[in-house]
Amino acid sequence: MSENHVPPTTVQRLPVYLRCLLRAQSQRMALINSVGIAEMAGTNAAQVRKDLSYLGEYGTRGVGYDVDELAAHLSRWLGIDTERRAAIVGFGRLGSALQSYPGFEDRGVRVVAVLDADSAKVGTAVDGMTVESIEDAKEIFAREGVEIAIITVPSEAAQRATDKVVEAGVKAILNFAPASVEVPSDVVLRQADVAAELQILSFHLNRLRGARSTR
Amino acid sequence: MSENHVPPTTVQRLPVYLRCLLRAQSQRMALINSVGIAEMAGTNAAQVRKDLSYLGEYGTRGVGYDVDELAAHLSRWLGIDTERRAAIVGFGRLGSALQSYPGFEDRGVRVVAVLDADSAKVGTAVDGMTVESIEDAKEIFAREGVEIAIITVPSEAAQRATDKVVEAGVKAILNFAPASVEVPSDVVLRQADVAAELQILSFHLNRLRGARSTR
DNA sequence: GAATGTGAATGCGTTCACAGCG
DNA sequence: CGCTGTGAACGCATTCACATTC
Repeated sequence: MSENHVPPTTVQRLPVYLRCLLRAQSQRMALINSVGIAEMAGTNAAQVRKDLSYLGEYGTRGVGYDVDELAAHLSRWLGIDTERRAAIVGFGRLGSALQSYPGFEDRGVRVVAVLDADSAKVGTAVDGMTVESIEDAKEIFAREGVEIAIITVPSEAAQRATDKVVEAGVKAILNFAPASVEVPSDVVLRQADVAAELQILSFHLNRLRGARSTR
Repeated sequence: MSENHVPPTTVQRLPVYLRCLLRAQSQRMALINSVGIAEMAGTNAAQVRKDLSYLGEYGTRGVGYDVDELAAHLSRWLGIDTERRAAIVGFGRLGSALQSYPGFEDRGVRVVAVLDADSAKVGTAVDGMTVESIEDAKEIFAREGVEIAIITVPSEAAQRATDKVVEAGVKAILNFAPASVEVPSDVVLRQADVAAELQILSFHLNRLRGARSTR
């Protein structure tokens, strides 16, 4: 049943499924079933089938899923059947690492602009691109068709940078700064806090060596 | 009631709460209530109280939470009351960006080693550290007290790198490679797939411009 | 026969609303 | 009186089990 709502937890898994399918493709598999996808993705088959059923009926009963076809459908659902264009805001170490990260192009996202507030950095040439001023965000985004902003500025500057890109019309933001930023309700924001991830791991390390209570 | 299980969703929010408390500290707040934490963290007050109640009773009814005290408790729960030591595996662009990322030290995690499989990179000096061989993981981790591995190698090498660090005794892994890696059940693994995050954003961009069905 | 797609059952997480306490 | 801490209600996500389809 192809209805018009996909649960957020399902959406989070779709990129994983697509990655697995692309891998299957590279291994010259033509067909795959829910068990196969589940194994590659690290879930269970029922989950895979339920997730995919929110999108439509892309499988063949008794057979499984056509790898190419399902990959194409997922790409379309994820909106990467035509390349998405992103801009990096904040040309520090993390920003420049992401700018040249090869894993984006392969997966439907292209970094087409790099912005910074620091006039000393503006004008720097990087990998066939030039760092531009965040003040010109609106023109740059319009010119390059940017739809996603990747914020890699220091925490103190995160809200300012966010406001600028929102003002420039961007509706999707990935924020690497460890700060809670506010966005209008029509803007989608995702937080990528690496230190928080490490703290979560650290929590689990505590649990491993003998249970501890409050103390 | 300080019982012995904290739901995973709660654990994910604890680092956010801690970050908010540190911010409150820096603003010289002595007390904060659940509403205040919720606003800073971007949740609601009931959620905050419920989450904190899994850890114990750290508030004062009619008053709120002592900022310093609660921060200290959260640090302990997150296992960062004494610094956690991490190693970066894969000295590419992302690895080197993370190696010098200032946001770790402030939040209880220190990068104390950088490893790589490429013998050309081994020996490179970086920021008072030297890139070492992944073959020596065991000795290095023992010497430096490494408990967390941050994997920043290419996808193809991710499983190999993971196996090496697991063999070296690490029980917590943050994997930036966009590949599903297998770990023994006593090892905690978290996936940090930046491209997947962008794809999730892209999905939502689709939803924004007019509903689309299967097609 | 084999594997999908899906209602129904179960389990979790969030929200509500208020009792309990400083 | 105000705010925490928490059982109970609710809603969402996962799992089960099977009818359906190729």
